[in-house]
Amino acid sequence: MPELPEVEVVRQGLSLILKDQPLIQDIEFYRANLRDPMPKKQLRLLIGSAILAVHRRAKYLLFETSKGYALSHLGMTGSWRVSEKSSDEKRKHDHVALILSNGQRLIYCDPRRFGVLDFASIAKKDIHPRLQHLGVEPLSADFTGAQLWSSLRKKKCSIKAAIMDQKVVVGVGNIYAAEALFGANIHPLTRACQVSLSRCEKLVSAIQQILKQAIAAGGSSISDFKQATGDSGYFQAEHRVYDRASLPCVICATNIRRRVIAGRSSFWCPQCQKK
DNA sequence: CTGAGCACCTGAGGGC
DNA sequence: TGCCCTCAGGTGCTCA
Repeated sequence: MPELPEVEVVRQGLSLILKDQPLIQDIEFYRANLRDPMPKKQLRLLIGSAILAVHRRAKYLLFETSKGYALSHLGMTGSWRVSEKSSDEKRKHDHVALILSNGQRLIYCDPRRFGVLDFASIAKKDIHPRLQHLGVEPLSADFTGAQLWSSLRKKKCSIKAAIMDQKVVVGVGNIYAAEALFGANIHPLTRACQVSLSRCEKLVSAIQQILKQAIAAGGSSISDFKQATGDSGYFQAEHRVYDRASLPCVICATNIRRRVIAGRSSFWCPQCQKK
């Protein structure tokens, strides 16, 4: 489900819902672990404090309180939803609920359990093990063609694997990597170190454009993605290559190709995208 | 060090 | 209807 646009849309929805800064009255755990064990003791330190803001770093959400952060990653199928008092039933894959002082419950559901719920102290947020090796934010001023080009100098992997590498640039996953490479007319199998500075500039623009458009459209709702508000996203209708194998390219009508690259399904137009 | 491959887990959808 | 197979938005491990 979640690449940067989907996580950002969830963050925006949660921010709106939590704008009155409710207190965390209690935390209920319905199981001990997701991908990793949840640090229940540390997370319980947050009980009694208010949720001051919801931040995003890469594909992580950070619930800020005066006593520390709850750090959440949605994996492939994670979702946060807000339920009013007893208005909806517990679902099969609900794993954690934050009980809030305004009567709402903030519930984390994740069928595949690839997600993460962790704790970060105020002081150590930026050096938390899950955050400290992350690369540049793609929508920040630090992400430029020259910066990307420089970080690819020694990379012999494909450009698609490189832009999905969270140490190079964060937030770009399988869908948006395919869409951005199409937008920049770059073949996904091009070696990262062979992409010229001018094509890096074009790629940075394409990544930023696709991410911004996807956020504006509420993200891509493939299978079950839902915003925190329960609404679907609409960007999947705008996909130009992702999941369009054998369909005609929207630009030149050549059939879109599919092949597994670095373990992930990859899609491109052999006419529009060149090495 | 890098990069490829696979494991982690559940559910949906297609073929028979 | 049901069984078996493949595939899915991510990440992190092992191994060469």
